[in-house]
Amino acid sequence: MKKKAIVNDTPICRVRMQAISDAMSILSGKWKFHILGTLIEGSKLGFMDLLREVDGIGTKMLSKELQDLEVNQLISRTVMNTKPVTVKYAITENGKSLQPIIDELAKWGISYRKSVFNNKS
Amino acid sequence: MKKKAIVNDTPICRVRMQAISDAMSILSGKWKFHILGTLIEGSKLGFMDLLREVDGIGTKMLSKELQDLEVNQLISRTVMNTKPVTVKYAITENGKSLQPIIDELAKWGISYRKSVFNNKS
DNA sequence: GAAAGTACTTTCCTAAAGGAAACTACTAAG
DNA sequence: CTTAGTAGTTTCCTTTAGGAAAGTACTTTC
Repeated sequence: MKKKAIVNDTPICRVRMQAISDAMSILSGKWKFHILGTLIEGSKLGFMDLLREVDGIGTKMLSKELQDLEVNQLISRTVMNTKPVTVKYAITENGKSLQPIIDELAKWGISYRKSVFNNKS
Repeated sequence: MKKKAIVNDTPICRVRMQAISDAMSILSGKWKFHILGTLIEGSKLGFMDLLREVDGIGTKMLSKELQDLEVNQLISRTVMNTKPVTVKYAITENGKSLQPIIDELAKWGISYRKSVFNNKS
């Protein structure tokens, strides 16, 4: 008689696990939270603005991540009718719904850093 | 005169960005949240238990991820004094502090899936 | 008409993540 | 003495992530 999964073998757990996988696949990578966080703080930023705000990112990654976020409707991209064409990126309502996750993540990161500092110095 | 970052150039933002990077580096990867979630639900599980509970994971990844999580004090590893040696993994207090993040992530993933379903079908 | 700015894309490359399968080592049951 | 179970490690491989640099295209300023 082989053993099978018990703890995670309930419909509720399966839905939760699926949901976490979904969220992770959309939010994975080095830059997504930084871009989203920046757009939540200061909405309506151009490509070059974001390049300056998101410390360390390059054009290729910024371009790619913005496309991913737009496809998933977390940000919007608006081409402005200006003489040198400008583009404005802004957070969407869907994107704003990530605020609690970003806040929890930042809160946890700060307290984790403190606990490491307390134990090691 | 070159433009510089404005939105993210406050001490508070820098600390938040750093905190998010810290959290991400500890929690990145395909399996960490699944393992932590499983250990929060059913504490004290063996290696083979986790292999069965965490759907799709292989021995190499499970072994590696457990080591990472132990180094960061999010889980504990206890070798039991039994005849065929067994090992029990359990969540630590530090690990339990991730519950809000996991809950928010699951909540967001569920509502995101619903919104996709509503718009596309 | 050269420089500089906006907004990207493309190419080329390296490093990290992840998976399958085999292997180690030990014990207990039949 | 063979099978099965616990607890991994090691090797080999493919895929994905990420970065640097150059190129495209168009416009305004000097």
